[in-house]
Amino acid sequence: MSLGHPAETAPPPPYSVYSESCPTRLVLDRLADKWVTLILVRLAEGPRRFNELRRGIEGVSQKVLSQTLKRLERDGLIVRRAFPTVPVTVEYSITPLGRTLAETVQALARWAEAHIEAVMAAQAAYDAQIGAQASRATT
Amino acid sequence: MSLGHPAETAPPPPYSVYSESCPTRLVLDRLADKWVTLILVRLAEGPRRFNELRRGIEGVSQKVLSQTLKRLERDGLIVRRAFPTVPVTVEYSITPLGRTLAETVQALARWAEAHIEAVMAAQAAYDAQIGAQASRATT
DNA sequence: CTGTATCCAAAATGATACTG
DNA sequence: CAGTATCATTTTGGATACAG
Repeated sequence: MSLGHPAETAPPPPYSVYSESCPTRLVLDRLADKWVTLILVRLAEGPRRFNELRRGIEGVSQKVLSQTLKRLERDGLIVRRAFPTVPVTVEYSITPLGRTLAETVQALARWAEAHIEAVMAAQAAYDAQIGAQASRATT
Repeated sequence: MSLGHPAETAPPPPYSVYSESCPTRLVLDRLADKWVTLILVRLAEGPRRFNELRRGIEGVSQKVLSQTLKRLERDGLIVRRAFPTVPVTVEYSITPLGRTLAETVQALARWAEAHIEAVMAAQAAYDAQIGAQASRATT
């Protein structure tokens, strides 16, 4: 990358904050998860219990939900509070930081709703085109 | 899902536009890809050739880039143009539809840049906390 | 240059069982 | 209720070779 320094012999620190492990990537990669956006949007609506989230987000397994929540908590985007009831009660809620992200994520959701038809139309057109090509190839 | 129609014998269309395969999900899932956002942002800057993208997006393999581009093309977010030169030249560019999404995605990137420090601080705090708990457990 | 096909290793996930 | 641990399976990804 860049210039100068022909790097005489060894390439010293292979990983710098720049290039691959750029900060933006770290966050983008976190968002690159099927469930993160859904969870964030859910919790932006209000606090939720574990199984409440599980039921509210169709298709997520207990294991994956658990893992994802833990990551989001580590990132400071959500907070986990456990109440010493019996059986234990756990409530997840969004943090101020998480809320700012949720707003951006919601813009994504709004885009999806607004343009889903265009996307599906494009898919149909593409698939038809591919089908036509396949036909020509066999002809 | 839903109600009415006890479905005497066979469960007709198991997948409705609602619930799990909701339109928003389809798009959100597409975004849930390590590379999609990076590609979109790149192409929003201007048209790029295949290997140009490959080099510009560190860490992406030829195979994955190829797959991802094909999906984005199918979704109508980017366009692929091949020029019959020798060897062949291929140029990818963003569509108007893709551009509207790219703008939203860029908001995400801006969020990442703006809050990466807060996220990393949260991670450090969380990890320290976990470390402390582990120590107590062994003590 | 721009891919596709194949093989293989690595990572993610679901199901299940079990704990506090 | 809210998880964790483990195992089998599926999915995904990288490396390589090769084609138009």
